[in-house]
Amino acid sequence: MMFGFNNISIDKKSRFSFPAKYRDAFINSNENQIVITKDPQYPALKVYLGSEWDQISTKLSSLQGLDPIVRNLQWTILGNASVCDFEPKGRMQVLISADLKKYAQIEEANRICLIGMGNKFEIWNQENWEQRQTGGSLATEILDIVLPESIKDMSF
Amino acid sequence: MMFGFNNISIDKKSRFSFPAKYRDAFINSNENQIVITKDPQYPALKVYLGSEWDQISTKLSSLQGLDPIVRNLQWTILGNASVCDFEPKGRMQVLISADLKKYAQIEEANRICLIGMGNKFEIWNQENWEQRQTGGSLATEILDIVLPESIKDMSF
DNA sequence: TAAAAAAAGTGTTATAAAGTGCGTTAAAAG
DNA sequence: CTTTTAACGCACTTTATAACACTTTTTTTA
Repeated sequence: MMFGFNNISIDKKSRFSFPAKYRDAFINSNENQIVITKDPQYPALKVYLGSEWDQISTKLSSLQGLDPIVRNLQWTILGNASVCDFEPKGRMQVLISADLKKYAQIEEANRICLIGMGNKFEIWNQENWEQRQTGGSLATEILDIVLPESIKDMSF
Repeated sequence: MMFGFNNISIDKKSRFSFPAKYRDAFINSNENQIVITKDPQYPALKVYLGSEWDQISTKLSSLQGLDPIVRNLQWTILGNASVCDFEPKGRMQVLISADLKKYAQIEEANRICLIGMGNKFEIWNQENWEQRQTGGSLATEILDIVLPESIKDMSF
């Protein structure tokens, strides 16, 4: 499990490296892939470990796509996923694509917020994150979704 | 179980050590990790024993993150958790990150209040704690949250 | 179409900052 | 007075990041 807030640098080539404190967790669960995709509600990115991603993506792609909410989630989460090879014993560096950077509004930034949420991470533009923490609202928020039964027990 | 009020020092590198009176409790429950995170309501920190944290974090991360209130709690509690290795037979020292110090308004302080609450501790800025005891109210308080069913039975 | 140039991606190294460990001193408790 | 605990200071280790060099891919242009 990976927790906690990290303000880290992102270099000119759009790479960041995971803080060293997470190395053991990655090694223990034998990860060799990292998946980055869009957050379906906020201008932020989700970062999944390969093993976790396999479960989520399998479940999500099997759902009935005729439901518009499901279909939207499939588009957002599956359709934007970027799979990176990952070496937990190495530098733990990962590249973020231009598309994803744009979505999370970190195109110009040389620092990002990497938030450990247990079984996944989130990546935020620093300002957006701070606003969110202090209760401010963001334009792209989706509120009052009525969730279909099929995804009520899923956590992305 | 750990109880009571302690005014303790925090060194230049932002470490504090637990008072010796708690040593037996830590040894008995075989703790080797301590987790510090933000209190969701007050400018204070929560300090959990590793075993306690495992339960809370597992439950909380499994909840439906599409619910904005749940998501906020996940951000606050999971997203700010700092996990420290901990040696109950040693110096029982723990580091507080700059972020967490800021949140609890103990950036400049060289003393903090560590309050034993049974299965967890709280860390407070001394002045805030005193105000709270004498009934004064603090600016950052969050009142009147309507909790979703899924978290009504959880205690943080 | 091939060569050249530019861009994108990968890897290495050096250095400053942050974190850790431990011995010493000071204070409190028995 | 002795023993335990808390606080401080220093030295060592690890980590983060910027700068640089090299490789691969894509684009341009002759």
